[in-house]
Amino acid sequence: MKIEEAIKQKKFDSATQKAVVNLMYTASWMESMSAAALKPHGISIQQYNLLRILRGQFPNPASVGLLQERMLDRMSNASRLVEKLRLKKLVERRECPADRRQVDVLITPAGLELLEKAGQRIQSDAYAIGLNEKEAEQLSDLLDKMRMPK
Amino acid sequence: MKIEEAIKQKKFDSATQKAVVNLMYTASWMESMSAAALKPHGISIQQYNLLRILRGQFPNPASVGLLQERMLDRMSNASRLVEKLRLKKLVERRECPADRRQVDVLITPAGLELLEKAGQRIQSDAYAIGLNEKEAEQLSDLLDKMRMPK
DNA sequence: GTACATTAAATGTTTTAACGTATATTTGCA
DNA sequence: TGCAAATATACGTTAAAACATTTAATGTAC
Repeated sequence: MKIEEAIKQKKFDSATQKAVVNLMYTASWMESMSAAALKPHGISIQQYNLLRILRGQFPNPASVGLLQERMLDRMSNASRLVEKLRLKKLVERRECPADRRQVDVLITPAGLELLEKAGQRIQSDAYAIGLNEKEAEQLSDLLDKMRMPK
Repeated sequence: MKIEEAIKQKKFDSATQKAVVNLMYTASWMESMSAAALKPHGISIQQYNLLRILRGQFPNPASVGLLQERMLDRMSNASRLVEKLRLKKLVERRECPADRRQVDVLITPAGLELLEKAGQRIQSDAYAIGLNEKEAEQLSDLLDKMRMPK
């Protein structure tokens, strides 16, 4: 469905404005899809993304600061997220020997396993989007360009 | 900055996955920009969007259900948002004469004025994105397509 | 070495959102 | 008419976000 129908707005001031609205709308749509796919696994999107970052580092640990830096949505409280995951035994916390202000966060085997299962589901549900690889590449390029100052 | 640099992830499983991550990242970026532009006016993005819908209807009123339907992010509680705007005297609520379950919501002159001022700012700040009109149109088309089942 | 600034993370507080459910009104129909 | 089902909205509760502050560790200038 085109964005005009989706939000029942016939006209936009400009293509730019339409694209911005469409971006927000599509992101929100994508988020609902992902959240639904993750729900059976008992974690939120943010927690899922955080686990993915940790898997990217594995078997090295990540500091809370690194996590914060790489999260898709800038978050004030990565430390609280880590704590939630720790309570679920999906991550482990260790005092960093090199700098005791830091905390080493490491994904556990259980965390890797959950990521594996949830990943399959998310891929089949949420990422089953209507674009082929070439179009996906185009979209990504336009988004990159969009974030550059005019 | 390309998404790979932005989140310091060198490789993605597929172009599709990269596009999805890029979408979420860009939407979050856009949201920060908009929120910052709106902050001086004391309203949130959601409130801004809701006012825009009301302006679209003006001088006709809108029901809470209509607002909910058209909001960019699916929201359970449009009624609470309306109440917040009412407290700021940016909208008015009236019992709908035709159907007393409904509430007619109408933007006030103060609301229209705020929208005018905030709109200028948001346009100069947030919508100053790195795409020309043709590219914006392409982006919008890809987003529309993305939301269609494969 | 002491004083001062900086950094990493955690915590407290206030606001905002999500989710389910309740209430009131209207509608369709036996 | 009377009653079940549908609809529009509100609300209570719980969870999450935003923002500011605090604590502890480290680095640096003198």
